[in-house]
Amino acid sequence: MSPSNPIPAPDSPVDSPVRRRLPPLLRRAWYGLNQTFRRRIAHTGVTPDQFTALRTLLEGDPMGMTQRELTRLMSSDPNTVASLLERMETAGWIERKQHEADRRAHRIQILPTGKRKFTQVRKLAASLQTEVLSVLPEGDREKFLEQLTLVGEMCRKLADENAKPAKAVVEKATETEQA
Amino acid sequence: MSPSNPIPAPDSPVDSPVRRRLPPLLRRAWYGLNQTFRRRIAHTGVTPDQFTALRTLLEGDPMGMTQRELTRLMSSDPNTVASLLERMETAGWIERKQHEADRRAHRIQILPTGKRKFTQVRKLAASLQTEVLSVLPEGDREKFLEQLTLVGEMCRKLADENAKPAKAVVEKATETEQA
DNA sequence: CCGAAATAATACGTACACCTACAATCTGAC
DNA sequence: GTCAGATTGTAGGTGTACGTATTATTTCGG
Repeated sequence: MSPSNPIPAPDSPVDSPVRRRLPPLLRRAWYGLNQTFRRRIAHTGVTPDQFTALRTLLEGDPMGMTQRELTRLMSSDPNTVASLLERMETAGWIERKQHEADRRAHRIQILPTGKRKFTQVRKLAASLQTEVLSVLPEGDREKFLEQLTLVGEMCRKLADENAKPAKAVVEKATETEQA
Repeated sequence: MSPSNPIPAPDSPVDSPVRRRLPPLLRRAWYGLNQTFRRRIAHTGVTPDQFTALRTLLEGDPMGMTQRELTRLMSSDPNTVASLLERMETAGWIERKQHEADRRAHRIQILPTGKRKFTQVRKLAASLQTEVLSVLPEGDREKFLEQLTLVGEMCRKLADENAKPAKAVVEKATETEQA
């Protein structure tokens, strides 16, 4: 029906080289974006992940969120966030205080130096995003971002399903297998 | 004007929290996908990046591509690829031979063990991609991947533009500034 | 009220991303 | 032919991703 169809070999396997494949495309886009950003903000002494942390903290609870909360919002990992915050604390951008209601947890607060760093980098981040999205026709951008949201949610869902389950869940699964 | 508009505050800054922002969405999608894949293939002893390398090598020059070429195709970095290959060589999946025409370069060849590992993981990779893309309506998938391609190309382009230029380019830029 | 399970954070280890600097080699202009 | 500049790969260093294991604390069922 469409001999000049730009879609190559629609009956080939989903991982055939002639097809567009999601993982390499996501990889390229993410690393390219991150690398560009890292290079553009290198002179400020801030890394892309540190900027993400600053932005997330500033947009969250003014009392200061916990590391667990920051981990979730950054789509990151508790270990990674811990060492990230350790460097940022050493740099004097944030501080960790005892949580008043849960002695296991910390409240992370941004210090003036951290806020200044954020302000300095924010403009660069915004203009980079605008530049990148300019390759898509104006009318397509919002839908593309919506679809990317769906894809991201699905990826998170699958990641959670494939996580090592807690003990209770293990036992439950064992019971099920025995049944 | 459109109180029930699903697009929130279209006149807010591009980096406002009420907007969909490209960098966090890409981050979430990429890390989620990668983490799911890592967990699903952990029992094989292969990491996601090692799989990417194996696939790229198998789809390329049967004579064996150079590290530079692999670096480009993987959207990666020469140093990263070097240490990746070092581990894979130790594992007996690949070997590096002197390039017959360029004594600086290596030809990377896949060994039978490496090919077996690839075959073992490939099915898991393909079904994961299918699962993730299933969140988008069938008719939207190809267009989404095309747009993601455009975004990725733009990100790479900007990364290259922001790379530390070679000396000649520096001189040229200096001349231009002087003009 | 108590002990088991869940949770917040950390310690430690491996794999990657990517920077600067460097050694060996190739290429091209003269 | 020769030498400057570019290119392939490596060395060494910092920052991040994330797995397992451990500690301190909270929560919850009986």
